[in-house]
Amino acid sequence: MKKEAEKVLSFPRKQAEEIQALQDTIYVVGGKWRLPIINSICNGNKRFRDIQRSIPGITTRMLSRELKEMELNKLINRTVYADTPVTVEYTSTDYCYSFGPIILAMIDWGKKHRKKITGKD
Amino acid sequence: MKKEAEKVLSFPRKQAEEIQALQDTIYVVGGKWRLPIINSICNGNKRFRDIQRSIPGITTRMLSRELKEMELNKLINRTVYADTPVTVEYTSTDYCYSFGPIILAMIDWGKKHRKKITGKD
DNA sequence: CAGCATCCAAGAAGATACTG
DNA sequence: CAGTATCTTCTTGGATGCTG
Repeated sequence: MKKEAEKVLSFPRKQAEEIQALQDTIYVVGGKWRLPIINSICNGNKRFRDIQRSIPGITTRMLSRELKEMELNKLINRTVYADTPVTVEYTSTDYCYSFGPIILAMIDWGKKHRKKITGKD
Repeated sequence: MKKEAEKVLSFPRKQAEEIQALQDTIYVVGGKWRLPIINSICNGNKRFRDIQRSIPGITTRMLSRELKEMELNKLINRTVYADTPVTVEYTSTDYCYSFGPIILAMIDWGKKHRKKITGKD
């Protein structure tokens, strides 16, 4: 197990390029909220309140701010339906799904971590 | 994944659990420097200066602070050799390697992203 | 419901200088 | 080499109230 991880993490010659790639990614998904929001929308949540309810602790201010920037960066689509009252839907773009592997790896780590510190499943 | 709308709207336990796991992980690896440092040490860098040189932009202050906290959290081992001058070595624990999949997923994303925006490999 | 505006606190991070 | 110490700036994020 350790040997495996050690192996995959050890390519000295490409180290600089990989550190760069890692730092780029951290820059893009940085902050507490970006990945949980992506995860929520990719999971099918479309409405502002639904997304907010699905992410413990997030305020309307932060959610609003992140959604706006994510729309600018083409991570999500925002569609307004002129009903009464107005409804808005957020949906993921293909680009948004590219974060899937990162999110899954992090969910996996988090579950194992919790199991480890609580001692149960 | 979202075959039943009511499931999405009612937030099944599984989804809540996954968001929780994701937020836990973000909390642990949060910040700009934690993952690059883990990556550097897992890649075999042991000395303070070597680690610093391998991570563009990090200051001695931030590196020092992170290393201290990572040692407290058993992510790394710190060994002092009483030579003249004194040398210090940081090495990864097994726990540290558990971040491997996350780091690899992020490196992969970063490489593809760079390829995409620069248009070349 | 879907946000925006405002004010403010706390922490992360940077610059720089210095020590054993 | 391996850090500490200070000072300052910047960013994140929280609280709250308000609007169409």
